[in-house]
Amino acid sequence: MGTRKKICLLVFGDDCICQNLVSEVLQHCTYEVLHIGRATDAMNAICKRKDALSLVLTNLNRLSTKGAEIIQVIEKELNLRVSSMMPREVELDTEGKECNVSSYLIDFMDMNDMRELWQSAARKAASGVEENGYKKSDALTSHVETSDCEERNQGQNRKRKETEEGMETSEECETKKKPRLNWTPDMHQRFVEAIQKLGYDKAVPKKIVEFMNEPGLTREHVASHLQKYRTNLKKGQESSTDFSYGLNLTKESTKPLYGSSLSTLNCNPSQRYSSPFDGNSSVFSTPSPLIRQSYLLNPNLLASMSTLAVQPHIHHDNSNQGVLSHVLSPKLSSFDTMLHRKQMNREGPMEFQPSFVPKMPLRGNFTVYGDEKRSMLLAVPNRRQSSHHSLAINQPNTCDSNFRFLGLRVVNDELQFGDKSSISCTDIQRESSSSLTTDWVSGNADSVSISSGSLNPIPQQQSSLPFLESLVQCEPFPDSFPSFHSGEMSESFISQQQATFPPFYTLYNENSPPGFSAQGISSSTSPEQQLSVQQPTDDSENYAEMFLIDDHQSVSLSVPGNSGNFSSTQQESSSLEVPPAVLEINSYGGEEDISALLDATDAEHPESLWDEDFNDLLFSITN
DNA sequence: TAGTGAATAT
DNA sequence: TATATTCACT
Repeated sequence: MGTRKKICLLVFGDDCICQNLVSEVLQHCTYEVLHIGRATDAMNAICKRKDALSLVLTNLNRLSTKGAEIIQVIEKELNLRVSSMMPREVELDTEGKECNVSSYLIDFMDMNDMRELWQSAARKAASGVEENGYKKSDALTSHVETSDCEERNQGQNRKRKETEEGMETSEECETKKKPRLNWTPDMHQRFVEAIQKLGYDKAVPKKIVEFMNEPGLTREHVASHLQKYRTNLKKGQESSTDFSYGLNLTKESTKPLYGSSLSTLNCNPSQRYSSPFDGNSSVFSTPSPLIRQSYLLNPNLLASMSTLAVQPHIHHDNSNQGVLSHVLSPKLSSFDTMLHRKQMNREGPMEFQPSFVPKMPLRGNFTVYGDEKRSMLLAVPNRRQSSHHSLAINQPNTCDSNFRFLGLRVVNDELQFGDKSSISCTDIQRESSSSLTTDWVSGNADSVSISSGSLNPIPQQQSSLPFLESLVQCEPFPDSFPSFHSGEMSESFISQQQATFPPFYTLYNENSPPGFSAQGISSSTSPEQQLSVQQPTDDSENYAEMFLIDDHQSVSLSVPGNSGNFSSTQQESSSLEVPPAVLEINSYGGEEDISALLDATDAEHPESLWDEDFNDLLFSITN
């Protein structure tokens, strides 16, 4: 019967690898999985889809106090069964006992356990209430009793092959009907890697299958996935023709971004605002999806990221500091999750996030410069000044210090990242004298008081960034891509970082698909042309965004390009209303989680346990 | 046999 | 609607 309601199992935890494993196993058993990352996200999802859930699966032993509380709420107030996934040899910790979970200790990779779990969930649901005119219990019981393949076959292929009617024995359905394959993020990543390795033109299903070496994965699976992949690619190229300044922003992706005012963090969970890894928010539309993929999925990058991994700190108190640490610490997990979500949900070529992911001392003062070309420059005082945290909002950094610069720009068909240390502010002043007028913001990461911008000279022009040194081409990252070490933001660390980070990255990929068209800013554009700001249309609100990570938090900096007409000679432009720059905390509790949450719940206005977390975070940072 | 586009199913 | 499967054709 087509009206049969599936049991949903919800998996959450802070370990994305674990999640993927469990999800895979569950789905292999044809269970519907609501795959959620954080506990708070899960909470919101549970509230939204409570009726559809029969059981909640979690890896409790990895959760913090917050997670334990949430589990209590799930069990007691929502009356849902919670099972804890952990290897049998692991004993429940104190939190687990307090939580009083349903104590399902399972090896979460074991298929038999999954089947057991399924039946347990069915039994639980069987005692449920009547709903929509049919008894849940009936449906669920029969669900269990019905073979999976029979379930899958219902109503399937009736039009295609009438000859198959009456042949639905169980053996036949085993052999004839493939279980629907779920492309996990990991699988897709390897799929993309295969394409990159083989080359776009040479990547055919058979070779991809061989490359991926995935048990059970057939050529047909890959062919299908490849078809979708190519279709998306094509769509992306078609839609990327309409953009200005090398940008391609959609209305819905950008609008919410400007809805919030800057003096506070953009932290309204009901807003689907942009993120470096949110496919809805392309900042720079770069030419090649492969570039994007390479960048996001580059093993070297991931390898280097992995050295940033900090073990989640489990805090057993409820103080703000505890929450803060919990929220901020599991960096890699969060970032990794972002990547996976990115691949899974946004594998199309439409978007590229020019996210510069250096590890950098965010604890110091910094100034963000942006221009209408969506270039972005971050000036960080060198360590001589790094202990100085007294810069006033809206005031540029003092000019007797040296700065380190991080920046990004789109030049022709390339997205470029820049990094340069040891330039004095004097140089900036000199160079900026004839330069762009633009928005700027300054702030102090410790206080998170990124201010609304006023118009100030930007030290750079789009077409030339003299403070950034020679280009280093790589494909897409050099083998020598540095591995940063986790640690405190000590002077020695900063020094080490400056010593090891290559001065400049240019991303390119020779496997770029045909039809690849140059996009971005023409270097022949005169400064005047560059300065003739276009009134943004509904579809072209632009901003630059840079994604930064350090040991304690990841931060996305967004600098809207402009919303008014002004030029370098328009000094009175300070009276213009300048769109705010936005600082987003992208760690646990950050917007990528909300994005995922929104995706998962289809909620327009998710309730927010998350809110709580984020407020705690804000409080902790700002006090 | 493999690759691909399109129809169909979920 | 998005995505996976299946089919038909080359």
